[in-house]
Amino acid sequence: MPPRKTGHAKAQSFPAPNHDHAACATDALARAERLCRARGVRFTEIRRCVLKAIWQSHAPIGAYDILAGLNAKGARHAPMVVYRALEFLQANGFVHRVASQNAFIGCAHPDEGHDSQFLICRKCGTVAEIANAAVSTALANAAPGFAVESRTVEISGVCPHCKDHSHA
Amino acid sequence: MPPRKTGHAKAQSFPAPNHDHAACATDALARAERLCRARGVRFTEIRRCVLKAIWQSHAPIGAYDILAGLNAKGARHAPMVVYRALEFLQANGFVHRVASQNAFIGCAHPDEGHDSQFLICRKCGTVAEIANAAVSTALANAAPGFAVESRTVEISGVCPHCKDHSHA
DNA sequence: GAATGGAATGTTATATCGTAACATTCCTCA
DNA sequence: TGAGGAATGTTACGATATAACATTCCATTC
Ligand SMILES: [Zn+2]
Ligand SMILES: [Zn+2]
Ligand SMILES: [Zn+2]
Ligand SMILES: [Zn+2]
Repeated sequence: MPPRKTGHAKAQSFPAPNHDHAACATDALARAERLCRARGVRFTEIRRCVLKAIWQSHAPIGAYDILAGLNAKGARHAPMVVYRALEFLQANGFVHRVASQNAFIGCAHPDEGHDSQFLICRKCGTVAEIANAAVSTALANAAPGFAVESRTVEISGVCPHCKDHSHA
Repeated sequence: MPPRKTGHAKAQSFPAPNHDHAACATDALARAERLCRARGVRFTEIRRCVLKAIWQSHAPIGAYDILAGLNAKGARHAPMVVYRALEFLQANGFVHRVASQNAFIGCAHPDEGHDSQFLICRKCGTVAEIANAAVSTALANAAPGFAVESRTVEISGVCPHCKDHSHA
């Protein structure tokens, strides 16, 4: 299979600035809808709007920015509305919380397991979710006697795209 | 007689519930004072008090709980006071922020590099800071092309001590 | 022992993030 | 069609963090 570079972001690669992001968002919403149907849970209008707001970009978005988007057309939703939707979306693996930024990011593979790590670009804000087996293995072996339940791995730095353009 | 476990916590081991924690705190404050002198920076009374509050235990403490401690004797410090001290203590490696809890924890080896990871016990709240070489290596290799600047690795679960006592 | 200038702290106000509690509406299914 | 649970509306509040500017402290210099 020939590598494609202009399709929607492939797992493990950092999202390029000029990729077809509309496809990312469309795909994510479609996946969520399909998975909700399969799981017998309701993908309501608010949940869809919140997920859509999160998929506006590959940068994490804060709950109150999501709220502003919800209310942009005159609605007067309260913060609870957003946090409840986020709770649902996280429980279903559609969204991850970026702890180091108190913000939220869409998940590109909500149907698989979630032993993943995040790369966060300090310059453009873009976040890439990776699932590196060596990291997972190392983490699993790092804490003998400790019963691991969840992991938060967030790596900050400069992404390849920003690095290439920083010598100007 | 069980093996003696009452010395102060050794690197890489999870702090035991009954260890001599007064020694942890005393040592941490003494180390901080010595390092500040060596670095030509001021270890002021407020900074000392904040660091002492943080070393009350091996569980992360929130900024406002630190503030309450500062103000316990009648003072009326504002939150800024605590956050400024925390900024200084973090910059000097005496304190780490636990992103997943918006709280702060003392560092047991502020004179070394800080490529470390945190184990957080869900039951007792205790946090162990470890520096696992395999994890560091795996993380370094996980993101080719990405210029890493800082890492947040926080593993939640149940510590060995709580696990041993959970069968009641 | 003043003058000075940066570091540290004091102070007020506000921004940002998150949840409790209870009322109402909506949807499903018997 | 009428429960009954899920979802949302609404009000109020709690928790975390920073901006901006005034004042004080302290080491250095003259
Ligand atoms: Zn995209
Ligand atoms: Zn970037
Ligand atoms: Zn201790
Ligand atoms: Zn424990």
